[in-house]
Amino acid sequence: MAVPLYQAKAEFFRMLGHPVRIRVLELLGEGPQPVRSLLADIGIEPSSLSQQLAVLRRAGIVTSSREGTNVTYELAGPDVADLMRAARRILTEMLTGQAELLDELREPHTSGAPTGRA
Amino acid sequence: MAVPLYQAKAEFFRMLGHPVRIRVLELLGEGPQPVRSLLADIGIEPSSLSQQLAVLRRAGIVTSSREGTNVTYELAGPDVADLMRAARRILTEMLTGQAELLDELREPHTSGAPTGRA
DNA sequence: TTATCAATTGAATACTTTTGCAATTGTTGA
DNA sequence: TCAACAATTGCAAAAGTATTCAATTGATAA
Repeated sequence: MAVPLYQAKAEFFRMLGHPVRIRVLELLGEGPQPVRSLLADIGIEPSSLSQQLAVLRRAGIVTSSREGTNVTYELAGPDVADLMRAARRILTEMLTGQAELLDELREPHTSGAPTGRA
Repeated sequence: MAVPLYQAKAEFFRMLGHPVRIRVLELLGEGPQPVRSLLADIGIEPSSLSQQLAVLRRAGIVTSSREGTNVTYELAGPDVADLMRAARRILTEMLTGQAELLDELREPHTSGAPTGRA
């Protein structure tokens, strides 16, 4: 019955692996947001957004609350923002690494002289 | 042509979202490992492991090098370990939160008195 | 060269996730 | 109560991923 930890981790990352879900988490990083405004920022079908919000809710990293006819979402905990920061750091480094590699491929015979577009 | 950042992030997380890939990254966190030993630790078909290693290689978070007839993998950078740590922290907290919620659901009328299996 | 072993690739099948439409729920104001 | 609006759910079609087996590559040693 116990889920192995590596499987829980995989599910957690998979849950993050969707552009709309990333955007939602980043918007919620700035504070609680009504669905209406997520919808305006992201610009997809309401039902698609709801589906993705449901994924985040089921995973427990966001919570929602109804105020009259609107629903507001917020991050369930502060660690989510940490994770996004860690991911950004890695991505930045990886993309930088790739850019350097590309430069090397473009100029295979340079050896230290800056090209002006480092 | 430029990939939006939120999409790059989503792809990155999706790339992490597989139990075998998580296990590989954790094993590589302890240092470089030959395929042979990953295979022994994880216990799946060689071709399945190769497929997952290929995903990690394409993403650029591991590198491989051949020594004679064996291939050794290692993490491409130290930040990957950071990310895994951040993820572990969140997961731990989330699982703890769920356990507490479960306790509350089990004993809906308690209000502070410990049950003995907190 | 050929046999052998480690690792990888290709390709078909099975599986899971995403998407978009229609139908539904919940809430407010007329 | 009924109309109107926000958000959600159900579901079928489409898109994307994983798994497996057979075929292939690369390296070594007989």
